[in-house]
Amino acid sequence: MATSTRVDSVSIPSVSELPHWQEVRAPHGLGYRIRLMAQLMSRLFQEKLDPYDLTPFHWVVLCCLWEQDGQATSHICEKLKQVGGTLTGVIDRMEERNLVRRERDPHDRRIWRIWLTETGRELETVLPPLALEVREVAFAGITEAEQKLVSDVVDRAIANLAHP
Amino acid sequence: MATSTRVDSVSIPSVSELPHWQEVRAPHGLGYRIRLMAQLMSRLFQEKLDPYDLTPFHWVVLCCLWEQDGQATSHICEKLKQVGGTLTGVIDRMEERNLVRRERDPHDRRIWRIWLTETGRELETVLPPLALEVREVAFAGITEAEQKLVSDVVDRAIANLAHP
DNA sequence: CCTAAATACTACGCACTCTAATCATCTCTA
DNA sequence: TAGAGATGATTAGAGTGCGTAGTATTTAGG
Repeated sequence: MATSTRVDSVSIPSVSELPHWQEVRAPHGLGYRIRLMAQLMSRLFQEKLDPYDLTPFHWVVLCCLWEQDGQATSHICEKLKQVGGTLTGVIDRMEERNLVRRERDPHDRRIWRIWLTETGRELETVLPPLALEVREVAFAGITEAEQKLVSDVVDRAIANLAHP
Repeated sequence: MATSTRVDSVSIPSVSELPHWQEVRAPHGLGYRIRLMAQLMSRLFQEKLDPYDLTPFHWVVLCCLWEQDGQATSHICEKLKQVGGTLTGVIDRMEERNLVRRERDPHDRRIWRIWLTETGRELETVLPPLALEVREVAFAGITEAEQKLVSDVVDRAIANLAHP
């Protein structure tokens, strides 16, 4: 512990004393591997969505709207922690595919509310099982206790990163 | 456990009996949250890389080359589990920034080998501490035992997804 | 040898992602 | 009640990321 530095209440070890599993360099670093895991899940999910001409992002927006229809664009951004500019393009393409439609809020004309079409609503019976399939592949052989702990750690990490 | 289905050796519960923490729908689903965690880490890392006009992907390729210089494009793809077409563009931009240069393999002229420039090599003393900073923010307050378990689960998930 | 298949990479089109700049609308205050 | 500032959303431009198709180059089979 000769070369540690103490900042606030967090002990930061020097790189040389990090054990192997927490080396920061890609592709061994945990950061890269978490990113890769998410990427591989996306690839698999995309395969399952291909027949419907949808993308994983469309799924995510649909989930928001199934929970509550007619949300403002900014509400969806907030819920998903996505950047506004990104959503504009995604919703454009969802509108082209007739999954949603935009409508101005009558009380505040700055706000555009996003509403499900019949097509968009009907997908609620089709898509969740596909998402579950991806989950089952990814977490095969991983116990519920382990999944619970990962879920917990992920939530804390997101909170750490939300306002660093 | 009335509505479970048994397929091979994996028990697949129906959606209705899933506990809250493993609901599949975004943004509550673990899949989305893992993706979000990776995304937030990337955003923070990008901020730290801005002064150097680099991106997280450049970091990743540099890590590969620091480990072994002069690798074939396909070796880098394999190590990073990335798609070939993606690497072409990234390496183009790295070449423009004078981080690497391409050279044909004299024994097999189909192969392009990627070599670090002096600039690319010198960044090895600068960038790893930045990556470590991101890690420290993300995993603040998370014990080493918890990190070890997450690392472990992530590896198993990647293996599950590699050839599904 | 000489052609067919395999290999390494590039080109292109579409989709996502980010930042910064812009536009429209609303709100608050002098 | 004008005008300044805040807010909601879009646009523009660069950089991933993926699949498909295409170009060299090498290897293998006859």
